[in-house]
Amino acid sequence: MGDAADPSQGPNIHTEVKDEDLVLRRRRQIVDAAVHLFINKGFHKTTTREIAKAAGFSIGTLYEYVNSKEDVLYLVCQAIHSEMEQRLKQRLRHGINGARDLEAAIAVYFTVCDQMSDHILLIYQETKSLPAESRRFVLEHELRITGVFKDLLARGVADFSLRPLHPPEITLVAHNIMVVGHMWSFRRWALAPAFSLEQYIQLQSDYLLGELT
Amino acid sequence: MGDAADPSQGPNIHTEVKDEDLVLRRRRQIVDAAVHLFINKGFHKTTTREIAKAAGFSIGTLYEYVNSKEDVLYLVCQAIHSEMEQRLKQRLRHGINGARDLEAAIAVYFTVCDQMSDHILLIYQETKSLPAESRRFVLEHELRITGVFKDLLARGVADFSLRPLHPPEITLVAHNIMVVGHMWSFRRWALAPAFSLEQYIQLQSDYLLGELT
DNA sequence: ATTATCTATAGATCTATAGATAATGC
DNA sequence: ATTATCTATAGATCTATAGATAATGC
Repeated sequence: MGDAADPSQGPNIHTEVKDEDLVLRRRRQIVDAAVHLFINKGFHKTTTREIAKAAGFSIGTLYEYVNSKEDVLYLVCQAIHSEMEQRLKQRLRHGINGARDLEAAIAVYFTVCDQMSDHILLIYQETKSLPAESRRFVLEHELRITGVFKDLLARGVADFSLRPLHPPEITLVAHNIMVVGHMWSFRRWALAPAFSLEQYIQLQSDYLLGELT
Repeated sequence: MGDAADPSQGPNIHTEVKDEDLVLRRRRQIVDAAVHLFINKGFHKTTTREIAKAAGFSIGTLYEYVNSKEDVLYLVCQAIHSEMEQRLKQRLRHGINGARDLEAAIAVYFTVCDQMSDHILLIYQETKSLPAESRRFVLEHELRITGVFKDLLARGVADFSLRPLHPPEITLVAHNIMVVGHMWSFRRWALAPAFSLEQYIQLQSDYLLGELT
């Protein structure tokens, strides 16, 4: 542990560079450059040279910090999930009414999805290009975020602000919340002409929570 | 019109081959070969040579029937949507109770999503690799399928088996149904361990329709 | 003659690395 | 001396086409 963006998770990417702080800094440069290139051109049509150039160093240097182009993709997916998780958790509140906290969390989460639409789309499109092991870690990170909603649902059930729900139902509803948020990203072409984000949050919240009280 | 798999839609792909029936046959071979390759390796990692070989002819012949690798992807997306649309419409029933017909249609649709999971995933992942014009046609086809559910919802409202719904609500619920079906495909890794298809249909139907009566 | 198919390859990339060079600290 | 960075390129593809060949029908 120690040289990935999020030290707690994921396969370590080998580097010959000794200065751990420099590794973190350079990898952040790589991620910042690659995110935009991948969003605009896709992973396969982006070249390693372009990534290096946009990050501000040469192709040779790039390969001192990653071992393959797929490593860059993994760093990017990892960074996106971390960013989403952080923005969501940062704005969670823990009041006395679980159902209200859940509703607020949904609004926060959908807003994050709105802000990070391109990034969410990227994950949907390119996760498949990851090697098996790193793909597993990316999906696990997705589950960890889903867990936030599971916890909120369980709290609502515990304080009777939601009706009783079996564990499988909690799982399903948590996934539904996640996907309805993502949907705002990947169906934007169909939804944005008809709804503002605020309308979308309002309506979908009603549908999602209506059955749970 | 005349030389695409679905003559009613989409940009015509140029060919020098005169025999229209042969064109249709060869393109079907191309699609059948490419679907499996794209599912297993992804669009970018599949070579045109592999497609030609799997279709049973040479690379030169392949390019008599398409002008680019992207043309193959377009034919594949088009074929997948046509297949889904056909399987769905074939099994729709038109009874006296709109709400019941809708519920039955959802069950049919989710079953089709289950059968065609890999194909749905492919569309989510590779639509972005299409040139702008053909991508537009693919998204329009998606909307045409969504329209099936809009119509069913409108009928349920008209015969009072559903509560009154504003047009935007009908649009949103139709998209929700589509996405919850797709979700069974692209979140299979998380859902299939917890639910059978039958359980999934049952629970999601309840959530989707519970708010509409 | 016309139509369909095949072989061979031009031309253009792209990833990853080896070996040289510059910068830093003893 | 050690560490980080750069330049130059090996080696491996891959798409799309040109020109040759085979098959079909007059």
